[in-house]
Amino acid sequence: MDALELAQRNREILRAIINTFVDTGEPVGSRTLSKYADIALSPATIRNIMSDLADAGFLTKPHVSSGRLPTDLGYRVFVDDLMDSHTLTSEEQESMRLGASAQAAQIEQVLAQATRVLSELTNTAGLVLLPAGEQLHFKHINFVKMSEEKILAVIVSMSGVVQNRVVPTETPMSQDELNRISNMLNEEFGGLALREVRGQIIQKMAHAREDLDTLYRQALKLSKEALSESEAAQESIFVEGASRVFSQPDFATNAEKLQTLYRTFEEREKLVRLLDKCLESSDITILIGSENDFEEMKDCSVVAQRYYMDDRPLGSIGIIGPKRMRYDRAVSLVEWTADSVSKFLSSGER
Amino acid sequence: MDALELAQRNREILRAIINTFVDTGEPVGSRTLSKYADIALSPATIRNIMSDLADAGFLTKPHVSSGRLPTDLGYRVFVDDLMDSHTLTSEEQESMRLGASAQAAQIEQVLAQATRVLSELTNTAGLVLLPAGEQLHFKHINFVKMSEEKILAVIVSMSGVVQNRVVPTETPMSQDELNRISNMLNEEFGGLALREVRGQIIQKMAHAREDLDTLYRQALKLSKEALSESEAAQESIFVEGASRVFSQPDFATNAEKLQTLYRTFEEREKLVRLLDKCLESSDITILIGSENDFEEMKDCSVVAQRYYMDDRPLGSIGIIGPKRMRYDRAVSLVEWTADSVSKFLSSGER
DNA sequence: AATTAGCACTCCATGCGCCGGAGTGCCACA
DNA sequence: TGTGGCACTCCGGCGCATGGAGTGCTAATT
Repeated sequence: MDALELAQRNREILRAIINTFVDTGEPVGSRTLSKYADIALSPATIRNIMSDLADAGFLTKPHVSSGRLPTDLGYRVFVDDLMDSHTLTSEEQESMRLGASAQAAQIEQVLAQATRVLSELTNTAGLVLLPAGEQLHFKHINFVKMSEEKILAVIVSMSGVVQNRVVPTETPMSQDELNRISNMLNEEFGGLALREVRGQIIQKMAHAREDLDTLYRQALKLSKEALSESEAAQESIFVEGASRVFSQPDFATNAEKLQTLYRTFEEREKLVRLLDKCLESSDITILIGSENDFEEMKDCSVVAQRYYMDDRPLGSIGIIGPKRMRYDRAVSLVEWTADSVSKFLSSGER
Repeated sequence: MDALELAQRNREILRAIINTFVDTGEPVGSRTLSKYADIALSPATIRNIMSDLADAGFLTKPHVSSGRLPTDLGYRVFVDDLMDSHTLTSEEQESMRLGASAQAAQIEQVLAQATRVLSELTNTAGLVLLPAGEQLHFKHINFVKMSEEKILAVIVSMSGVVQNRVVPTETPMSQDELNRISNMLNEEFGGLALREVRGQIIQKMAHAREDLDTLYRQALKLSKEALSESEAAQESIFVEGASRVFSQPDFATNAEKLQTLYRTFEEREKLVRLLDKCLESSDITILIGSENDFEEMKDCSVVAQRYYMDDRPLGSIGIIGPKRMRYDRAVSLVEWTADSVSKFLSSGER
């Protein structure tokens, strides 16, 4: 029998195994399953089916005489085909009420809060990838004089992301001149993507040389520094409630796994890569176990979804938890969260 | 014999015990110690002395027939009286070279880097408490218009800390007006402590009412919002390399300790409290085991020191690690780091 | 009086064997 | 095709013996 066209009954069994395993965390045996209400088969029959499912690669057992548990592939067909979709309770929906409070003023805080709630509700770690430098659209730049040699550039994007950068300068300028420069740039570049702004600045600097007034030339120079690419990408992720993952029984007993997992979370860079991957698809992304490319995270699954502002994808938000998780709930919650965030960002509320 | 006036020989033994225990992590027995070069005594004699030290409360043993290890009190006298001061190698000093690089522009980055190096060199977690709202002195404020109802306030302190806050407003203002307001405020309040600025604003708002020009009144109102106390204190700590603590053998084997410890690190609030305490004294602060008030951290020690800008204490920087640590090295490194940071902040380099 | 050697004793860690429970795989039967 | 029965496997917990490290005490030595 082909793996993909399982008999209805087999699918039923596979689903039941996964559900109870997710529940209990113990490998499930044929006897346990036969007591399961929906299944009116003897243990022996179930054993045969289990054996078939194992041959097809959906189940394994930790040792020869133990119950079965799903493989990554098993989870995969479960998620793709077998899973009932979970409907959120109204409380769950309510927890995700965004904004309204005064401190939701900055986009980071909105995202941080959403992630925190997501983490609480799923009892896993919440992740959010912040709008990256490249995605941002220029709205406003402002310069503040810090000292004779240092100028603070405050860059505000259309989506409300604020970035601070300090740029050195040789030619001292008054705050007044800086204000004039700000005005110039804002008029000229408002609404463009940051990368375009950078491109245009470089062009203009090359083209028109001596014939421009000095203030304008300084404006270009300053903004080129301020918008330089190098410093943009870093630290663009929030993680909330990582300890929830560590206290899952799947890891808590194993000090060694705990260690490597912890280190991975601390580094962040790999988490960024994961969420970046989720950014590629407009569908919700589910990475089960080894489906992510990181050996250290082969016991974890990721569920993440893009969020938008006015139909433009800005970043992604989701969770990471043990492979053994309630995927139905995770999917619903992540979708709902991403949706809420998108609506909030796109609405006038901001 | 009084605890404080131990015979020289007993002190020698106590020091030796602590040194080897810190080295090996194993309870140390009399035979081991008698092989120690500096000590020309038979195991039996050493046993008697050990017994005395245990009676005085400096040593315990995990079970009746095992070697001895220091109590918190034992570590305390070690740190206060017995410890040789560690001289840093020139490499160690070199690692702490600050600034010079372009990205050291913002004070947070300087502190973050110092903490990272500290964590690496001591193989513990590095901590730094950032300058708190109250400590800061007003240098510059700047308003950026985000939308009709929202204004971004950028507050720069004398020490170079930059804060962003979004404040709502009912009366729309042009960027030009905002610039004028900035200028006003900067002239009027430059150099004052933030709390003073707040005080003055409230006074002025109460005093002069209708007879002032509207722009000035709006300026006061806006700045009052922007400087409001409530949002100031939060998130004022960096932690670097926490995983180093978790991988210490003292914790790594015990999954449960690992858990609670991890949760404590994630919360941060307790860490803030610890560093706050270190801020009270101008001397370096060492908290050994239960000397800190948190049950969950009774197996950890903290070594921290204030850092300054122009003789004004801004925050504190230090490490947290297992009780069993090289205190001599930790002290030297923390002192050296705090010193470097202070010098850097006070020099013109900034 | 201080130091040391000797000895009995305690406790931990390790390894081994045993056993019960849970579960499988297969065969024979309905 | 489904089911009951049975032999077999493997895990995990328990008890037990053993060796090693270390103490505490006493008696002998300096």
